[in-house]
Formats: sequence, C-alpha cells, structure tokens
Amino acid sequence: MQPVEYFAPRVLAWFDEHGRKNLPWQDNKTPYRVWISEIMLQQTQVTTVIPYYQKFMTSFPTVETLAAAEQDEVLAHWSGLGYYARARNMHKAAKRLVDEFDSEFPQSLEGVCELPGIGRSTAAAILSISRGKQTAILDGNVKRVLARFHAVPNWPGEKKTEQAMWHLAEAYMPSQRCGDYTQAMMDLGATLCTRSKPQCLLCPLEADCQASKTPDPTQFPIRKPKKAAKPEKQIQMLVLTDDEQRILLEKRPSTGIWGGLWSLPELAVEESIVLHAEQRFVTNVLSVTPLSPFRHTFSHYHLDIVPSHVKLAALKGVMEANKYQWFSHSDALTLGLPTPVRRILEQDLNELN
DNA sequence: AAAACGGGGAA
DNA sequence: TTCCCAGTTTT
Repeated sequence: MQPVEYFAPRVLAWFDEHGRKNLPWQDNKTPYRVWISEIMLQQTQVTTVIPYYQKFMTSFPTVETLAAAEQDEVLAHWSGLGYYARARNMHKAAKRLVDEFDSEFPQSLEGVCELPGIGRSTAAAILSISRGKQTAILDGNVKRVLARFHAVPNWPGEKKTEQAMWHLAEAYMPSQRCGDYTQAMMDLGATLCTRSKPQCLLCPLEADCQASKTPDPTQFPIRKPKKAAKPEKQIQMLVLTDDEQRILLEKRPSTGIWGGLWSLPELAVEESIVLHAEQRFVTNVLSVTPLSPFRHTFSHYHLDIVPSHVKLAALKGVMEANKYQWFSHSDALTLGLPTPVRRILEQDLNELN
C-alpha cells in the first residue's frame, strides 16, 4: 500500500481533471453561501438543490437578511426539500450569528458546531471550503470511499467504527488545497464511488483500494445489521355467539400485550375448536364457520390470526366473574378493542349477515 | 420494502 | 452516552 501522503494528491489530481467546479455555491465561497449549500445538500441531490439555492440566495443574500426574515418565508423557500427542522435550525442559527457573533462565522470547528443544525462534518465542510482550514469531513460519500479503500469490516454506524473512520479522514486531509480536497472527496463519492455500480476503472484510488480487489466492492460499507427477522406466531380467535347473537369477549390482563383491552377467546391453531370450546365453556357447539385469516404485525413479531364464528348453545356452567362478558355486536364495537379484533368483528358482520 | 442520509433530542 | 427519528430518494 502506498503511504498516506499519496492519497490526497491523487484525489486532487482527479478533481482537477474531473471534478465539478461550476456549481452556484462554488463561486464567491463565503461561509454563509457554503453553509446554506451544505445544509441543502445534506438531504438532496445537486440537480434538485440548484434552483432552490439560487432562489434562496436571491431572497436571502446575506446572513442578516436571513436572520431578519419571517420563519414562514424561510420555510416557503424550503418547501419541497423536506426535513423542515433543518430550515428552522438554519434560521435560528442565522439569528444567533447576527445577535451574538456580530454576523461573523466562527473560525474554529468547535465554534461552528455550536450552531444549531451544524455538526462536525458540516462544520468541517464549511471551514475547509470557505476558509481553507484543514478540517476533515466524514459525510456519507466519504464514509463510502474510505470504507472501500480500507475494506473496513464493520458497519460505520457503530460508534467505534465511525471513530476509526474519523481518524482515517483526518489522516488523509492535506494541509494545502483543503477546500478542493473536501469538494473532491464529495465528488468522488457522488460520481465514481457510488453506492451501486461504482466506476472503479476511473478511480484515482483504484490501485490501492482494498474493496476493488474483492469480487464485489459494493459489499462495502458493510450494511446495517438488519434486525432479526420478525418471528411468526399463529393463533385462532373465536367469535362466540349465543342464541341472541351476543358475542363473548374476554378482558385481557392489565399487563402484557393488549393489556386491559377486550379481546376474543383464543386457542392454538392445532387445537380443535369444538373440543376446546365445549370444555372451556361447558356447553354444546352448534356450528363453526371459518372467517378470513389475516396477518397482524407488531413491532417485534407477525401474528397470523385464524378467526372462526362459533354458535353456542346456552351455557351450563358458571364462568369466571368479570373476565368474560356478552356484548351485542354494536356495543362490542364501542369498547376498547385491539385493532385486529375490531377487524374480525366487522368482518363477522359482513360475512355472516 | 428497506436502506441511506447528518444532526437533534429523547432515553 | 447511546438510540431513534425525520422525510425523501434510491435500490
């Protein structure tokens, strides 16, 4: 592998040849103009940002004009870009700059990071591009370039990994042409070292890029570990009715899933409805009619519900007080019911009457 | 349908 | 400190 000091010159030479240098925010690179562009570019592609940026700069050419504007007016200029909290943060930061910093952008990374909506990477981009400071960025583009160059074996979302990547980013940051280097790294990630279909053959770093030596460089950065597939559970639910079309509901325990709500009696899918119901409710089953099964998804598992409509003869035994109760169909729908239970009752009405 | 994105704010 | 979210695009 080539020494660290070869990295930036290659990137800069590529930038001189292929980088973008005529974007609206690339002339008159004041901290204010770079700041606005970086905030807009955080969430949106260059081609979308350009017209927004131009209109924004026409309306708010300076930090003073932005600070003096009404929030509604600022948000109107943001309309369509999304993440509106960032426009609000930006407006707040503009007021703070004018009121507390005499309209001057801070010189230090720490100072810039104090402003709402500006974190370490955005602060570094502003200072390197507008003031030539040697401050490294680590945005999504740079993370991808570095993760591939070193074939980083861990997910960059882990704080340990991200910390290591910050060290890499700072190690490669040159002391000259800092702004061009920042822009070059963003361009490299955006145009060559893309998430899918990277153009490794055109990349100035290809010779020493560890990922490019693997069969599939797009395996880097390592993807976020997807949380384990949700388990699947199955349950039968019974719409038990008596000779007056009333429905038997069961009050659930106050803790756990659907705590305190009224629900339908349940049984395992492999159990016989007739045997189970006749034993549990000490009566005779007159008929069983299947309703449509469906899936209900919780945050942590899928529940496949197999509902049936069951007509019972008069109850012979006494049931636990308060736990079970008969309700007319319309009364039942006024209760606190879990969503799938409400769905079954509505379905029951449609399919049987 | 799910991941990515950079920072804020809740836990 | 660490975790989760916003709102849209991309895959």
